[in-house]
Amino acid sequence: MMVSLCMRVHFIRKIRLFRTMEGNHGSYTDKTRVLDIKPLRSLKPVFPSGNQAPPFVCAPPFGPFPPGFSPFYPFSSSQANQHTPDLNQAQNPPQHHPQYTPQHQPQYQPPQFQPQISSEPSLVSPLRSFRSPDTSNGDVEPEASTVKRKIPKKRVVRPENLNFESGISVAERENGNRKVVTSVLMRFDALRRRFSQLDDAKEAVSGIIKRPDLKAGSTCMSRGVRTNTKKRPGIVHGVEIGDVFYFRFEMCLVGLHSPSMAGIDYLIVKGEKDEEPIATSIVSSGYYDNDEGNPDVLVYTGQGGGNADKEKQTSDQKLERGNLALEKSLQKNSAVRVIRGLKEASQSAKIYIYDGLYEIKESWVEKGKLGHNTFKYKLVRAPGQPPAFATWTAIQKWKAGMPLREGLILPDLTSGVESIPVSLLNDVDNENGPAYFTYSTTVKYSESFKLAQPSFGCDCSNSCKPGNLNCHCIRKNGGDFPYSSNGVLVSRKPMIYECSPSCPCSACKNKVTQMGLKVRMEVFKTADRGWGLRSWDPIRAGSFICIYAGEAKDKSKVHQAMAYDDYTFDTTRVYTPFKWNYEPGLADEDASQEMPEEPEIPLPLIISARNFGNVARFMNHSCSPNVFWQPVTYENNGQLFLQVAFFALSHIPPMTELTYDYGVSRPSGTQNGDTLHGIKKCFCGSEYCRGSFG
DNA sequence: GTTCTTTCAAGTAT
DNA sequence: CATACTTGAAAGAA
Repeated sequence: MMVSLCMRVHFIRKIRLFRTMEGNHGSYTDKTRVLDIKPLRSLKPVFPSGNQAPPFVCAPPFGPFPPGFSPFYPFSSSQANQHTPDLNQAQNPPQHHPQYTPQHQPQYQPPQFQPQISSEPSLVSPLRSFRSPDTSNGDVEPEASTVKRKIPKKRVVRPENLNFESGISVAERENGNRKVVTSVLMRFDALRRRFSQLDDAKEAVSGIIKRPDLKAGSTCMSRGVRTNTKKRPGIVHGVEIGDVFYFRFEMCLVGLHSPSMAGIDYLIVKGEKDEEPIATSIVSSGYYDNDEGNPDVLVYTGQGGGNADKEKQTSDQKLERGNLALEKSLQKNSAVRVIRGLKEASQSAKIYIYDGLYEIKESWVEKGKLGHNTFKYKLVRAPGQPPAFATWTAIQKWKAGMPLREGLILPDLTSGVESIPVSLLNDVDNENGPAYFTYSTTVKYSESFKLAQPSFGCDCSNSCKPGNLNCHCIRKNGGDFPYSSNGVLVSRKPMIYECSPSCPCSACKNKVTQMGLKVRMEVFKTADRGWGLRSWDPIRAGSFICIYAGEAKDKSKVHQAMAYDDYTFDTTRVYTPFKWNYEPGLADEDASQEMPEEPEIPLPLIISARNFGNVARFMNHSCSPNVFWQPVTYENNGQLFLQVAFFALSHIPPMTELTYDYGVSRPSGTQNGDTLHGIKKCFCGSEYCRGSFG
């Protein structure tokens, strides 16, 4: 079932890198009582334009894949899946000190560099056509019918999908674990992003995708991409307190809360004579249920009465269904899972945080706004659970600037260079801050980094439209628009081509990594790994986090000793391959069509952030990371910028440390078959820790 | 660019 | 095996 990813077309590009634009002109004020961090004042041009440079080269695809690596990770069956990330280490303390296991080490074929012949990727592969699964019933819809085509409830299994296997065993489907939960969530979101991309491109003419989340969710349901189907009160295996969700369907698929719409989930318990419902979980909408002040208390409103919106209630609620189940849970002292729905004022997206188990303390009936009876239930959080919703409420207060946090060293270590502040905090020991460096948001290219031949942007007016194959920038991306309308990366690719500052499309959605930070982050002192980076905001899978700023060099032109230090990003390291994109078989696309993902860098690039850098220099390594890097280029005034951009691998809860795979250096003289060891001992604490990195 | 309003969905219990 | 129950998410309007 392994399909070689090597069957890809090699595109040869000329890439020309040029100096960064003039940096931000921040002024250094004496905010720093203990730390001497200066904003970047200016970045001088490093080399002039118009240099003749040697013809440029291009990396062929990575591969072949090492033995033991499943190219369908994390979509493969769990047996073949040795590297499933543990994506929530904050909730998951290290169980043991990890041992290095050489069989996990990929045998790596280094990229070969070839001279280049053409100036642009010549491809324009047509958009993969989407076909609705319900078109095979043979019925011809009248053309002038009510426009909308309904998707029938019964799926018609298409021949090419008959052999699709979810890779999840019957036992794992009934009772999950962290690995399966993670895999299900990633597969769902990859599929949802793809449907969303097709929808954006208006490609789904034959089957309108109104709700990519529902479409992806029902596909996963029907194909067995789900877990914890055995309903039970209490903990759900593999779901951890603090986990964040962006869609109701995500909670259905992992068995945290099965109703796709209703707020109360319950289970019928069969006694000797009677049957009684008990509640298993509730989703608080966050609109009516907030108990001001105490995040451990929730007053929840029952269901029914005509309309969930209490302003439009038409009748009394009855003690049945969910309301009855909550009442029975109160009588039996049965704990209920609580998922807090949150709507941030600044962002329109609603999110859900799993806040653990609550006990129902009392229930009563009160009149709603229109005089109808409504049930109320007071729930109190069970003690001894790690904070989740409480963390979120604390962050809202920090954002309002009210309580001064213990250990806060600087409110903004960038001194205004970033558009959002990045705080610096140490509540672990007495260290006053990281060693001196200059905060810079840009990459500056060294003298050795000369590239020939101009590249061209697009000529779209105002904004580039997904699906517009006349747009040169979209064509460079193979015909697909790389980002959703909300800025989320759809697929991991060997290279992403963004529109540039000099493209005429001013409000273009194809400019993401050049727009600076979007999530509120902080640099903090870790217990055992120096300084680290984490986010106040929850981060949705595929969201842009930051680029790796610093001084870029061509590794082949610098001394080996200079290439390695604590603040170096090196694209030539050996990185554990992984799969992040959707499975074509699930998306009703040709399952044999492989999508290359592993980075293709046109030269051995290293970026040093020792003297100049941004928040990325503080991100630590993990063998089970929650962030991945992705090469991005964009053109400006005939030159091409090459950058390393970081995106969220999965949904990341607030205050969870951000980590990526540092890879392992290949010392000179090693052969492809040699076992590679990193030069640093790893303390990531992951179950799948390789023991070393760097 | 934001915020309110309207629309139309899916799984599960019954 | 239909059908009722539940409310979110996104598109469109203001």
